[in-house]
Amino acid sequence: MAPSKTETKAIPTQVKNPALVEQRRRQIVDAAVNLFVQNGFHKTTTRQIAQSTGISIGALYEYITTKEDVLYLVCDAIHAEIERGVAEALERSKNGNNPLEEMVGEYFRVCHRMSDHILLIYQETRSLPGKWRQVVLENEIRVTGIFTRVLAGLMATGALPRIPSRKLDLVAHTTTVLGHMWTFRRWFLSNHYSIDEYITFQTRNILGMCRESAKPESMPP
Amino acid sequence: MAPSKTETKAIPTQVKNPALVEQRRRQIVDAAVNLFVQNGFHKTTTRQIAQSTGISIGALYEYITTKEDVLYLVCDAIHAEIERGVAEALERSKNGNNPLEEMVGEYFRVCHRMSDHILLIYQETRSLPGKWRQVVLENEIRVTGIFTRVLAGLMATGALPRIPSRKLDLVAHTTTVLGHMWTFRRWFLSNHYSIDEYITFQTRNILGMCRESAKPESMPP
DNA sequence: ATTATCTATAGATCTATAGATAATGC
DNA sequence: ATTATCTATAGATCTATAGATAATGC
Repeated sequence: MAPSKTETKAIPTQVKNPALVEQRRRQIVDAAVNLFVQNGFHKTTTRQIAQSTGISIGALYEYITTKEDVLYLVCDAIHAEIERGVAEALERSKNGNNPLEEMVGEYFRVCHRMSDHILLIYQETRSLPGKWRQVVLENEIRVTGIFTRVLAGLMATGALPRIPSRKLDLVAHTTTVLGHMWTFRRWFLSNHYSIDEYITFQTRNILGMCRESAKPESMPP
Repeated sequence: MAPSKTETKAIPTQVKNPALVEQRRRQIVDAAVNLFVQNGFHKTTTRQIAQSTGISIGALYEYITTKEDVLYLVCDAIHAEIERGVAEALERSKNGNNPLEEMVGEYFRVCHRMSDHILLIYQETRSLPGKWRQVVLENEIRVTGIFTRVLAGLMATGALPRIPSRKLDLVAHTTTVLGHMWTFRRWFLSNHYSIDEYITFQTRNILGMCRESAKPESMPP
């Protein structure tokens, strides 16, 4: 799983070699992500994390200072991967005929692929110390911000009617959440619909939402 | 918090007097709900629950057999309260001019009022033993089913155009989730919008979604 | 010498129960 | 006698660290 730029700075370590810290933390995250997805954060022990990483419990604590540090590293790595996926989607969709539809579709596929990880963030963000919970929420806003900019770009070219910025944010947040919905309602949705059906359905809704939000009378100041 | 009909049967107890069991469990749930909301399920100890309930740890274990039992009782009580709120909303909205709008609005207000509790269910359902996780998911479907029936009723009277049942379910689930969205994106939404603004915005989207889903070509078989 | 790692364990929990005690009704 | 409750604690963890050991480079 991809590490983000900032994580190395944020969490103190006893180990001097930065390259080694990065490598070991990547190993730790890879091991921990699976354990957390399978058993949850609280039921996973630091010993399990160490064992699954292939290092001793003592060594583990050279790279982190508390168990919550591992959770933060994991959440951060997940967001980094989501952002990477969405950024790629953005590039590809730019050249298409229907940038918004393609962007939404690609984003939903990222959510589909990262289902377990997105679910983990919904479930365990609260277990983070306040300081890092903040960071996770900022990451969440950053992903939503990508949609805001896509929409703003389309409005600038006239491909989309003008939406007041207040409502634009709501459209972007709703779009983000409709992607997440596929992950936390998977227990129902995936039993009844394919991801493609779901994408078709929600893409239409999102387009409808844009049209509706562009009507000036719809929300008085 | 309101107990549901089935909970007394589901969880074994050492205590013979059913009325006492119901009373004590209500006390336990009331105490536990607040502790879980504040500190999460795993960080709350059975001792804290006992103390906050006003009974001894020994007495607590006469009414439950594992800590997870308390979580189940809590989730069940939350769903019972949500269902009560939604059922009341249903009654009131029936007599109005715009049943769907009013129903959605009332439902969103229930979500607003029960924010902490809905969030708790999102976070801790996974901590339940499989058997009870099933029950919680069935409760979730039951709430969604209320929307399905409201929509079906309106289609029957012609107040709403015909939506194929496959898509109707998606509309109902999406509506449910848009209510939940207010709770788990509260950290952003409530800082920028009032609940009324949010309701206005999403109600329009839901109506748009209904119109869109009624168009026959929108999802081939 | 310095850095990284390991083993062993201190210290602090926390769940669940056993066995004693009090309260209630025959 | 039966039912409900309490106190005290067994037993099982689990996090985090101290101190020993191995590996690396001057």
